[in-house]
Amino acid sequence: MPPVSASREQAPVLTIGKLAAAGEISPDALRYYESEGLLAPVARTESGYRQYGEEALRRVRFIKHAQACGFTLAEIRDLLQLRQTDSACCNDVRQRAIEKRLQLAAKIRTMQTMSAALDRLIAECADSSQPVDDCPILAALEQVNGDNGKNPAR
Amino acid sequence: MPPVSASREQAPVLTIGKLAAAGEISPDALRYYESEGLLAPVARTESGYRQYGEEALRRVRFIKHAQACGFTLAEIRDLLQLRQTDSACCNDVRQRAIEKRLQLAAKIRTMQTMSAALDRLIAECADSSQPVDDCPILAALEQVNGDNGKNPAR
DNA sequence: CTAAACCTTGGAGTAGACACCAGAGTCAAG
DNA sequence: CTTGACTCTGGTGTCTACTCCAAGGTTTAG
Repeated sequence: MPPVSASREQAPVLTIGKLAAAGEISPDALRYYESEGLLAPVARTESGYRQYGEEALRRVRFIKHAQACGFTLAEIRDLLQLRQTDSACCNDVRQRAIEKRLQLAAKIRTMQTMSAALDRLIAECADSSQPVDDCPILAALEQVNGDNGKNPAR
Repeated sequence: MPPVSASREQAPVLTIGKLAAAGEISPDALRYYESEGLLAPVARTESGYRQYGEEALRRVRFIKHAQACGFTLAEIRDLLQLRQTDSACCNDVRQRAIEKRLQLAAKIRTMQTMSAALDRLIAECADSSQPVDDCPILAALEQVNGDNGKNPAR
């Protein structure tokens, strides 16, 4: 083992610009995260400059990855708070993930339904260069139902 | 044929409230559509009340159905303007629909990717009641990559 | 005639995640 | 010392599709 964790090791201190560059994010975004309670600097210089430690970079990665999984910042804050809650267990985190997956599935289904509706409209008007007055797509969109002509209501 | 379209037939005139009820939408929403150029009343009474004709109801349905297909109000306004453009043909409408379908497909893919990432995280932490300190999900979210442990980078 | 129900305009507020700006102070290099 | 790069705060703007509100005028039912 290399010499480690002797409290003499001075951890690198990052200004907001450095952290931003390292995390591939804007300083504005970091300040925003702070205002939202997701990431606070360890300290401030006398003149008020934010000072971040190395764990801040891990935090930034955490946020970005969680966002990429579809979590909102508010939800991510909850996840982070979970971590400092002694009574919380890994299962709590897992539940959040499972619920988010369900939400994603619901949105995906909605959009697939939209896409299918478009499919029908597009098929209905197979490449005609009729004037728009006769466009079956526009006509179908005016119908009372999702009824697009296949159902003559007879 | 019943007696029809003799210009004596006085078309029903709708107040905003009636149209809203018929279209299952709020009066506020109708005013908003007007401000966005999607639906204007045919006239106003002396006292300024909006008056809608029957075609307004078709217009409302159009808007709702197009929304259900994923179009934004701005895009719907474009579709409606297309209808009064003489040079426009049905193909122009069809192109809009096809492009929208592509956009939907892209979003769906994105969300499926998110969902897959969650799948991996959830699988990784198969129902453990460990304290959060050891939660593999939280740990994985801090990693540099989408690398969640399967790739020891060794 | 009156009260309830309706309508008008204008403006503010919502969610989500920042970007951008001004004006001022601070720090590092030459 | 000076210049340029960096940082600070506080505030505004963006996008979408509305909702809600207030203060007032209008219409309609009883």
